[in-house]
Amino acid sequence: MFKKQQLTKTECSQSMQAIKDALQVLSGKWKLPIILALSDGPLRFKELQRAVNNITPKILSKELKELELNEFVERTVHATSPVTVEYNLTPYSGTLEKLIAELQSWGLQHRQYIFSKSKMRKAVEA
Amino acid sequence: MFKKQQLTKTECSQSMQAIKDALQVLSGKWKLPIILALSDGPLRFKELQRAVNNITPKILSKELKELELNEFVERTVHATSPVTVEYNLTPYSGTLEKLIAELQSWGLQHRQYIFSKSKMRKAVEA
DNA sequence: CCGTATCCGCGGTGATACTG
DNA sequence: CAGTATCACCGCGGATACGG
Repeated sequence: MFKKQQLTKTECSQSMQAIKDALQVLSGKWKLPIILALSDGPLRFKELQRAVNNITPKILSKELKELELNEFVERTVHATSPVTVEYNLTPYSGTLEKLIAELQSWGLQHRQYIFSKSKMRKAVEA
Repeated sequence: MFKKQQLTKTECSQSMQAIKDALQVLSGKWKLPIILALSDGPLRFKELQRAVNNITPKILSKELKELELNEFVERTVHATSPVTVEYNLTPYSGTLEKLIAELQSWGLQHRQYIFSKSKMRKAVEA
């Protein structure tokens, strides 16, 4: 269905691994909202907290670390007193654009598809 | 960064919803492996269990129900004795192809990107 | 202000046993 | 064979409080 040519076990598991990598990067409640919040410009920790539905600092911290590891977000410390920390998107985060667009358009059409199906069913029942 | 034009709150949350829909459909340990297993042809319940790393029947059942709801998988009962049940992919599941391809290629390039970064860091440390 | 530490409840997953 | 029921566990995520 998806691949007409036969794949070796190794090729297949590599492909699965790549897909899992990609999903892991975006899945979870918070990563996309954080990225979106930062897409309008850099924010400080507390500002991010407020921007993203009052996420708990523990979780925000964890999410930001993951986003840093994946090089989507850059953390810069300003030696003011008290210290302030700014988070901003890296240029590399732009590589997500196509993927996100694809997710968005598929999700949209899928919602409409499922919706129209359930309407049909209701019409038949009536 | 991602959208140059300003979006209204409603448009934005609709877009987020679509993305979440798409992610939910594919996220989790099992959905992709199941779809992949079925992509070579229909399988029965027990065969699927074996094909997908000995997934527990409870979980497999739950996952299959979700995949049915989303119309990726079709369930057909054969009135043999004892009954046998076949699961197979629907044509609609083909709409995932582009999305999966995108996930796969992005995941691959990302892994290479992160890997090359960590090599660079090691080289600098040495 | 920027986080970390501690505690805790809940959901999801797995093991096992069981019914039709 | 196909699927469900029961139980137990673990880890995520939230609330709250605290340290640098």
